[in-house]
Amino acid sequence: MAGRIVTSVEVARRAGVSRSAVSRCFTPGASIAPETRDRVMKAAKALGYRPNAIARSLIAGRSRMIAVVIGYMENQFYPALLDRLARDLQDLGYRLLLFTGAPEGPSDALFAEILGYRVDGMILASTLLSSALADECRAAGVPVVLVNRTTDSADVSSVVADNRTGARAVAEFLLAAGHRRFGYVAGIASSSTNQDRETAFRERLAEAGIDTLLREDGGYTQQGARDATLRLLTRPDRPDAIFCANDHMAIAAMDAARVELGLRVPDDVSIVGYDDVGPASWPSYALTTVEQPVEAMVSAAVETLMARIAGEGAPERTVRIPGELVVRGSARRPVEGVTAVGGREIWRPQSLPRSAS
Amino acid sequence: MAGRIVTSVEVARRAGVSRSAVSRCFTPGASIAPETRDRVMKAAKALGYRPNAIARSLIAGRSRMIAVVIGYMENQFYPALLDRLARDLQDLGYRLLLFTGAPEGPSDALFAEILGYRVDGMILASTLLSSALADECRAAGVPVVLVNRTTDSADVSSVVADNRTGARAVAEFLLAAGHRRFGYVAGIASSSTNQDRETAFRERLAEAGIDTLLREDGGYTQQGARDATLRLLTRPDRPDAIFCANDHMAIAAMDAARVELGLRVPDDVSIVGYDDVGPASWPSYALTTVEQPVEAMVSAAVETLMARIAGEGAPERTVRIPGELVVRGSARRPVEGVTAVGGREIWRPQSLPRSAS
DNA sequence: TTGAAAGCGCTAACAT
DNA sequence: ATGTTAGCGCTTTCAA
Repeated sequence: MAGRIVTSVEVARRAGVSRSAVSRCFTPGASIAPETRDRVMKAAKALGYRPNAIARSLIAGRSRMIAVVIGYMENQFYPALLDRLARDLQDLGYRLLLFTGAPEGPSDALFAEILGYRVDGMILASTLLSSALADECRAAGVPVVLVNRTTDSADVSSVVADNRTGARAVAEFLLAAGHRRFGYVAGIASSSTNQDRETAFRERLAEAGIDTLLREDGGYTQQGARDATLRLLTRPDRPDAIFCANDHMAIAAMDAARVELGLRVPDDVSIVGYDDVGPASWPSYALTTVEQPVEAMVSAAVETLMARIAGEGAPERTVRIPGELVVRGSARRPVEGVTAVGGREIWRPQSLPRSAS
Repeated sequence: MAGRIVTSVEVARRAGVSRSAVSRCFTPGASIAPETRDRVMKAAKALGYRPNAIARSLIAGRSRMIAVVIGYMENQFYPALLDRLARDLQDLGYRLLLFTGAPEGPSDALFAEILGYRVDGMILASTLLSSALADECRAAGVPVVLVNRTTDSADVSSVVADNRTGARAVAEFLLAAGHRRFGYVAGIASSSTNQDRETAFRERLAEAGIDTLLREDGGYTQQGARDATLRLLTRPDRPDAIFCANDHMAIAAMDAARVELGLRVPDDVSIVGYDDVGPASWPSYALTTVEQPVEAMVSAAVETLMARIAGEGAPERTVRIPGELVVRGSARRPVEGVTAVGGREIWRPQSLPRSAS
């Protein structure tokens, strides 16, 4: 007799009360006599009764479930994000319904399913959201927050790193170290994150009078980044500094340069990434990178989502989280501007002498 | 007017049919006239109607949700596992409810929540399951499958790698390469995975007449592994081969040896891991390791779970998935026994000359 | 404080 | 093929 579902009626019968009384025992703040409560709880325990969350959801009209869609997991940033998300949501009494979609975003079928579950909200990480789907969410009254992506049509909330500022800092850092020939290993070109990082990097270089940026597509994959790096570094005019759109690719770039090409990093070529994922700090890579603070991003995402769940009034907004440029060993260090803060070394752009540009 | 919930009555009214007719349109295999169906579907689309999965679950008595509890995400093996799990479950029409618990297993409160959602099944990865909780699951009729852990009380299904065979292979491999002084960096001692790997490794060594195994606790964390490795390698009688309970720790061990101690790997010390996670194949590590085939493990886990969901008859079982010893550069190579298979080199224990032991 | 009654949105007999 | 009726397990007015 596995799976006998114990209902509140059975508990009620056993405790000699009504179903309502049982219900009240499991409703925080309901008025129930302590003595009745004891009897009910005892009966519940004996029977192994738990209120059915499904039935509860049906009445409440909200499921206390949040759908989370993640594009891909290989890049360590996403598991880290997911981990914090799960914890934060758990702490707030929400359940996390996980979907793995393609980076292009959830398919229509997937989307229909998600909406069918009447989730209270939706978090999309590393995926695009077509405006058609965004509209459907709005119509269904399901708040959405994008993480690590923005949309142009600014009517959907999102939380991103301050990618432009970060990428500019990388440019300044590299310039200050004396680099003049630059390469960029791009992520998926249509992603806002790549666009922001690439554009800002290029802009800052241009401000310094450097208009040539060798660009190769890495597509956010390690294989792609390896190939891109190889193409970059076997050119006659090979760059002496490469900025990769994220750490995941920067690691592959380092391996391509060091192991496949026999180059020394940073002596022959400086490599800088973005995100500061776990492996970036592994001594064998010691990647210089811009951090993308997972905790802060998750907090902001959850906060934004909760605000929109709670009230109709909460407006859509884009939150930009700043991150430090963490200096390690994969890029040549400028003479000045690197300071030790809290056990790690960071680069403060403002301390860069004007003359550097 | 965000969030207006569109019910089947409204669709019915608009299409001029009954609620049942609407329901039948969304029930595969129900008998409905094509013409009616069209009218209903049109109305549904116009109103933005989707059947409420919650209500459906309430009737069906099953939620088509599977709870997945993962102990920690830092170790790349778990994100990889989760990713496949999400896909496989999605393909079968199940939703994945994610919980992040401590390695000691889900807390009672968490457990109550999970059960409250009337999940159809439960997958626990890298967590322990107390027999009390196992009993609750049985009582509630919720099938459970452990992944990457087993319990002694063999009344709960589990899927694990063939850890004993794998660990024996590591011992033979290292012996064949001429090693005689061994170290072991342990995971959490109480985990079945660590126990199996450690015991089998030690046993095989003993069979070769080697009774000394230097052991340090790494606790499955990189910090722990680093410290353990440092202790191991700064002893006067330091080992010339170290087996780490998993890749996650082996990577930290390599860094400790090479970067902190200036040792050469594998010239000064061989390091072998377990799992074959992504970073193991990164050229900077090129970790020799035993694979723990994620796909196969997930398939087995899902299959086992589905069997138990489908029928009462399906027995609890423990599935052991074999994995190859993948030879890369972090350990000295034996003269014989390494063969290239499908783009990688693997070690076949059976080709080890008897004399080696 | 407690119980009776109504109903959340849907599907599954049972009629027709 | 379609509509009617009942009810999944629970919470929540409303009375008492």
